[in-house]
Amino acid sequence: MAQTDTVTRILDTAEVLFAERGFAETSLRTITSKAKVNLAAVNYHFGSKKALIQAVFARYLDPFTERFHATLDTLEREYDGRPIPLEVLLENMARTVLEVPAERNSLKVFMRLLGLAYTQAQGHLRGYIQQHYGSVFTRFTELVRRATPELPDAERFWRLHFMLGTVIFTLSGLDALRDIAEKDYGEHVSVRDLIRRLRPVVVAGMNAPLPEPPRAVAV
Amino acid sequence: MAQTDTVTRILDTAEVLFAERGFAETSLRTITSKAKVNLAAVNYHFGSKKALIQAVFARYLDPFTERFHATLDTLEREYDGRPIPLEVLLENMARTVLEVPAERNSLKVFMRLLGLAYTQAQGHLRGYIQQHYGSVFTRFTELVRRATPELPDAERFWRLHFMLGTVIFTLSGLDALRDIAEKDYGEHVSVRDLIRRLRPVVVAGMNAPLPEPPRAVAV
DNA sequence: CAACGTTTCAAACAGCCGTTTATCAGCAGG
DNA sequence: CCTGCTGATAAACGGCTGTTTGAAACGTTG
Repeated sequence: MAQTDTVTRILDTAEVLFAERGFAETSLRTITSKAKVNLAAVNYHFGSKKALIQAVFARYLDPFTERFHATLDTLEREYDGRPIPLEVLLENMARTVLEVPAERNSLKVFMRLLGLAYTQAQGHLRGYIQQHYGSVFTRFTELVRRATPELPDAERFWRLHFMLGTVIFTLSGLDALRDIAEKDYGEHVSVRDLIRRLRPVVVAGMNAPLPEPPRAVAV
Repeated sequence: MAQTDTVTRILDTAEVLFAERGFAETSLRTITSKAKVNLAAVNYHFGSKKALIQAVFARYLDPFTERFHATLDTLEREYDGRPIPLEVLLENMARTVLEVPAERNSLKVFMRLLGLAYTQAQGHLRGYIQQHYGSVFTRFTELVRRATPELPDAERFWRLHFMLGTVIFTLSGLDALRDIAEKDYGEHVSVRDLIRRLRPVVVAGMNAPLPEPPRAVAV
């Protein structure tokens, strides 16, 4: 039991520190001292710092993908071949995203990590995530395709990433934004509040009119 | 003239490397060796690595804020007190963003840097940017407020940041996304192309219907 | 009890980091 | 001519990095 204790204590500490400062800016010494664990424990249990970073992600993404697949299974059974409306798809994804970290730690940490995975160099991480969790994303986008048949494929691809940017950027920079909002509007904003505000914006963005075709290329 | 040459050579090299790898992951030795400059030159001309980072941003943001203020002056004169439509505001901001880096380097670098400023730890940078360039942002948001009088202040605040996230996230992760898009749809995407696609999405997001009020708080 | 594999621990490793120092070249004005 | 100043340069500074080592402590199994 002692080694499990050490492993989880390292993971718990590491995910918070990574989320706060990024990967390169968080040293193993900072992690191990704050976790009250010997420095060598990380290399003993995980092998390397890279492997620790991946393990931190796996602890969030494994249960997420499992639940999300199950959710999509239920939806597909329920709609029985008919396309699932975009709002329903987004609603269920949001619910799954909210459920998973609630059991462990704050949603904020999860979102910060996702944002870092995109923006920090860490090439190994992008590869790892794509390799391990690409399938659930592919499945989701295929369902979105059936929900928005009027959109050209390329347009939908870009709009999905626009919306991904909206969500990840907002939730990962949440602390800073929340401070400003609280100061300017005296209003405390919870994550659930933010998701409530995000939904109509995302739906409207996906359903926006098509852009005018590039000039000087008209037939 | 020799020292100017050294300074600009450092800045040119640093901005590219920062954009590629982030701040912490880019060492002064990497910068100076690639720029063919002595290691001590950075500390001599800029004082510290932090100051170099700020100088890299200033070289983009100074001309941007100047031009954007001028653009807003023209618009305000043209509309003479009447609110400037949201589309016009966005259109002009996009044009200014496109103009400035075109004279120096790629827009991609500029956008990557903006994204990093938000997501990398670097507390000093956020403070520096807010202090030096907050005024133009405040002016812009005030014009947006007049363009969208029906939006509650808090809602507009959040939607502006949603859209900021969309743009910065997309353009800063552009290389990776472009690779995927090119592979999947065989279609090469220029930055101008992307901005053309972004516009209707951003407008629709800002004009989305208001979210339903939080449950169980109804009067 | 003894031998075992597993986990912890302190110490050391080589390497890179940002910054500082001291020396030297080139050029200006007295 | 020489004194001062600006900038370039090589070398060194202390400190922090991820990783490895070998020995000690542990609990389990024979």
